[in-house]
Amino acid sequence: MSLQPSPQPSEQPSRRESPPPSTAAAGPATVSVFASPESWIESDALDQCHQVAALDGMTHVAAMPDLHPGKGAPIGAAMTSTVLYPFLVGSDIGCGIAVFPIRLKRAVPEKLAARFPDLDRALDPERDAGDPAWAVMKGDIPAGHTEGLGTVGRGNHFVELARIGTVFEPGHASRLGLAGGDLVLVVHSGSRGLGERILRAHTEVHGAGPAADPAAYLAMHDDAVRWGSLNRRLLAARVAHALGAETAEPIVDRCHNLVEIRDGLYLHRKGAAPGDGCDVLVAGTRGTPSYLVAAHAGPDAGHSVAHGAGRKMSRADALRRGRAKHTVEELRRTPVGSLVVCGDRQLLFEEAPTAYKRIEQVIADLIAHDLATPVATTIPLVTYKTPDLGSAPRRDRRRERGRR
DNA sequence: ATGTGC
Repeated sequence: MSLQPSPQPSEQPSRRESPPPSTAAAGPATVSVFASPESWIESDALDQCHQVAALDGMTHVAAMPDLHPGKGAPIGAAMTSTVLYPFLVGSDIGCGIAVFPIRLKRAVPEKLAARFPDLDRALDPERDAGDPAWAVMKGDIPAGHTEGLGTVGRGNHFVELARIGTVFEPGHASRLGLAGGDLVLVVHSGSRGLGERILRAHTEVHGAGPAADPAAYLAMHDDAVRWGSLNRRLLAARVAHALGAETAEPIVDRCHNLVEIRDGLYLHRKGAAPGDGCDVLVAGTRGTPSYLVAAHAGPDAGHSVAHGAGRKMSRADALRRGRAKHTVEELRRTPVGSLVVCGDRQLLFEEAPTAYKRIEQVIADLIAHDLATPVATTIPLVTYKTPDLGSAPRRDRRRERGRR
């Protein structure tokens, strides 16, 4: 192992010859990996890239530095083809990360953590008709899907109150209305049951095969993308109101699980954010900074950038190794001084910062390949995953015990 | 990542 610290984004030369991505031909499709040799990429994930590249109609697979194995298809990749493969987008169609400015008089993590609302409890349009979060609604609920609306979900999803840390590009940050010390809500969530239902309907008939009627799939897919974006707005509004703040429009909202038609091909993104001339929040972990970047990825990279740090360990490994390595208290109070609200101990271990790659290395790889320029970091203050047992209503605690 | 079954 090298003791040499990896290059910090701020220390990168502004214009340097970008190293070529490592590219290999796999039949007609190429696979390009946008990661430096120091970035450890699991061989299973690379195998998945080559399996995808070998599918009928594939033209190119671009692997991001946060690449890791997924269910059938790799996570952290942009994949182009002449046919549409729903499984390459996966079940959480419309999943993405949004950043909302928020103003609070004081930001004491201990006090604010206790005020987060229960985001496992859905907003019911009738029962909760008076909830101020509905103010973000413009038009109808996509697909009329009200189930799970306003809930964050599980896995790597979260709602985080964070503070702008290092500002690398003050002019760019300023255009976004951001300066060092400002507070933001970072929301990572998707389309909950809706996307899952859409993929399942396809899979039941066609398995991992292409969409027989791409237009019909895309119509449902687009609903899920809109639903995911609405859900992130509702989540931000719920939290903002609970913290006594106003909601604003997101300054960034990028979906990293979707398919688009581009240059006459289907461009599938799975854990890869649109990176062509837009700003993206590349999520770190619940205990490290995240990076807001200006992305400028070209066709070789599938016009995409990484969506986060990327898992280094499977959930099973993280749970097993985490239990030996960390205490629950250590994971609830992180190295950057933030608090993690998570009443689910297993999830806490699965999502431990040590289960993820170093975000600094992922960002360094994006810079080295000229895919993105860091604008600012966000430093977590409170990350909400799922209600704390202590603060959950009594009936929820009982339900939680019944699950064991 | 999900809803569902054990």
